[in-house]
Amino acid sequence: MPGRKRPRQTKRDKRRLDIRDVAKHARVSIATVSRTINRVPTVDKQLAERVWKSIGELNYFPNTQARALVSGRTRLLGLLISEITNPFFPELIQGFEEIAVANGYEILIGSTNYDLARMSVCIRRMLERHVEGVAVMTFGIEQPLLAELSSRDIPMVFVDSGPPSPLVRALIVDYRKGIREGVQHLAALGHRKISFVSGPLRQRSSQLRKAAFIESMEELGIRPDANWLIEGDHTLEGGMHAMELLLSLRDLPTAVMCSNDMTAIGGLRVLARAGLRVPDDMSVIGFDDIHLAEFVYPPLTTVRMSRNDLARGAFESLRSIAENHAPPQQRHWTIPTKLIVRQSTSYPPGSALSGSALGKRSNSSKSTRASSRNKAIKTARRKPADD
Amino acid sequence: MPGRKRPRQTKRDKRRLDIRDVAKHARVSIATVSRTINRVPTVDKQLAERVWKSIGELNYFPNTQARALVSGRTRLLGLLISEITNPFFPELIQGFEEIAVANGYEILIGSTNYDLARMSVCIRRMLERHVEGVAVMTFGIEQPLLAELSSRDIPMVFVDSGPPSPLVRALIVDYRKGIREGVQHLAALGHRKISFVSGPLRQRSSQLRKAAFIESMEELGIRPDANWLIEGDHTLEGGMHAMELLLSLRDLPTAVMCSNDMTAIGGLRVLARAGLRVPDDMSVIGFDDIHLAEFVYPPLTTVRMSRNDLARGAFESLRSIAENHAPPQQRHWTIPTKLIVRQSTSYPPGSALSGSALGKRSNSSKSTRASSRNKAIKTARRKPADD
DNA sequence: TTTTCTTCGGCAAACGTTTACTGGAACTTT
DNA sequence: AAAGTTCCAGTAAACGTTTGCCGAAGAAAA
Repeated sequence: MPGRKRPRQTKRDKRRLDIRDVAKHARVSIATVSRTINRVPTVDKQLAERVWKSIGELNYFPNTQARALVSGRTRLLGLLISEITNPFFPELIQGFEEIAVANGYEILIGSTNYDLARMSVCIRRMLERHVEGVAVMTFGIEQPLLAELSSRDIPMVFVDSGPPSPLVRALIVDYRKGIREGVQHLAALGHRKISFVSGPLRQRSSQLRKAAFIESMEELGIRPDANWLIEGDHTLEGGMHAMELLLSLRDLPTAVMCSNDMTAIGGLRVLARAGLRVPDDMSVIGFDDIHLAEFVYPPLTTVRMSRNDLARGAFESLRSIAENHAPPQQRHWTIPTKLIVRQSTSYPPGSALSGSALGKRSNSSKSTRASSRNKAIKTARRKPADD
Repeated sequence: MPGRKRPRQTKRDKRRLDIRDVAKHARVSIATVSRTINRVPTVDKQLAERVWKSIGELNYFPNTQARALVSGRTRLLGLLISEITNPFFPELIQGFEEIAVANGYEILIGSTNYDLARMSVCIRRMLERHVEGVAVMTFGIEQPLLAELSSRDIPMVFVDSGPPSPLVRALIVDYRKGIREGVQHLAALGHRKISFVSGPLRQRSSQLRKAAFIESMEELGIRPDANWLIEGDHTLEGGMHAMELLLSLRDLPTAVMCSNDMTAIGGLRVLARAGLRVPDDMSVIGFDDIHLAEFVYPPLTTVRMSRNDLARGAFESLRSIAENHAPPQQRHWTIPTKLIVRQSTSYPPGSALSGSALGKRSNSSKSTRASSRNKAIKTARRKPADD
């Protein structure tokens, strides 16, 4: 059987640059090249230098798939978000990408669009590509996840939810602090009639924000009117609907706090359309401090939750599990929040201070705050959606 | 030398599910399993069925790295964008991700942030992961790209720029049509004093948009005032600056056309802050039709360039090269544009029609359009940045 | 000098697929 | 019936790395 061993003809004539080419060029074995690249400390200084030089001259870089195949490390991280169209997420992605790339990782993004089927596709994609960990930034723990990923021992990090497994970490956002600051800021300005537009309440994070609001109010001895507690959906449209609902009420609040900035911005639009001025007629506070918040009119007072903190926390958690850095590591990572005061908040209309305070800002109308407000509200009610 | 052949001890005791496991379970060879999975038509119906059944029962899926390593096909596509923070891009990403995933591809996103060093890092990342093609949606052909990617025979697709190589395709956006519609819309309303805020002129796409504007104007016999041709940078802040600049002019235009929506939205903010009403005092048109455009106040009249068309065009181009579908394929892919009229455009102030037309929309002020406009402009000039 | 450690480069075995060949069985053709 | 053909499942050679093991060379100990 001599014909057997005939080397099988290779299909590609134009081979890519190979670790063997580098080895030949540097006059060492491929093992040494590999060890040099991976910075194994036992390689001789001189040899290493020669190898690096060859690598540079040949402009070689290792094949990621081959590497991953044998080492079992793909250096791939999954990032699961709810919708990339919501400005909050691109900012998060940016931060995550930056830190991941700086550490030699690549990221795989999956948008679930709040849809379980899509989510399951995302999980599958990540499983197939053998991610080393998944950051679930979807603000709601969906169960199928845990099953599929956990069963394959994939590290995960969630927002707002505890670690039921040693391979899971949690990012704990300190909603309380920021929201409390917001409520106290409003109270200090004289507001007592404060509304809260929450996110979708099936999300744990929405519940927590709402709870923090109610708690902060009660701390001040204010019991928020149930009519002023509205469930939104964290979208612009949702914010618009919520504000329309609010404006249709007989008894209006003087300030609205929103569970995220998009909601607040939607509210701002409806207020503008209805002829109500912010903050003269109504104060508005958002949450997140997305980039846009600074550029709406008026610039939005909001609670900042840093996307970079979130990104860094997620990355470090994942890495610490994947690379086995300190196994009994802290299982939580706290994300601070902080009130950023801009110009969407001021004294409530009709307050003793409001006239003078507001006077500085706008002086084109001679009617009093209160009367102009009432007039605008009446107008808004008469034609709620004229455009 | 008998000790030689002792099977080397494998490091992982808990192996992942393997093609061999499936083969054993289905009582066929691994080759048959592989062929079944890849839908090679020569496998026997019965066997194939048995294999699929085993795959299902075991919940097996192939290892992407191993696959890529031997087949040379990573099923990875690079998507190069300028900044993920600009709402235009997430919408593009969404479309691209959707179509790519539907076709079994994965995408690698790289944001250049208009920075050449970052761009080069992105290219490197894509090279290392062996993408099968790169969609360069950065709206400006940067040279280092062509060098590195072309030299490695990576297919590419650009926006607005011809194919210098058989591995490059171009997405040709029909700026002319949409912009012409915009200009004619304004002209029909009676505007003659129209400003254009362009994007950064080092980008070819910005130049094309501007050229289309000028051409459309000249077609109507209007020669735009050089003072009204402003170079922006396609950001919100840039739009604000541009509008401030415009408002500081002695002779103001009655309408502003912007090279993208973010610029227009920035302009809207400045106008609102200055007390000028849109469209009563000034008409504004954007470009892109990003999601947000519909939700600003007033809803923005804009030229739609579909992100989905762009995404689909980019993907199909790349795939046709990578998979060698029809080598002498069309080298271009045309993206249509179309004017979407919303409420940021109306008759110019002071026009015979403007009073009655505007009356429908707002009736709180009794002064004429023209006088209120002048007053507001004076105010805006006096304190250009009071907040 | 001889023996025992150390060090550190090289050899070659994985890693989990794809796919060029091979060869047996079932058909066709002569 | 013999000789081709065709069809298709199986065998094993890549793919480009990492890394366990081995052994040569030098250092240290005896």
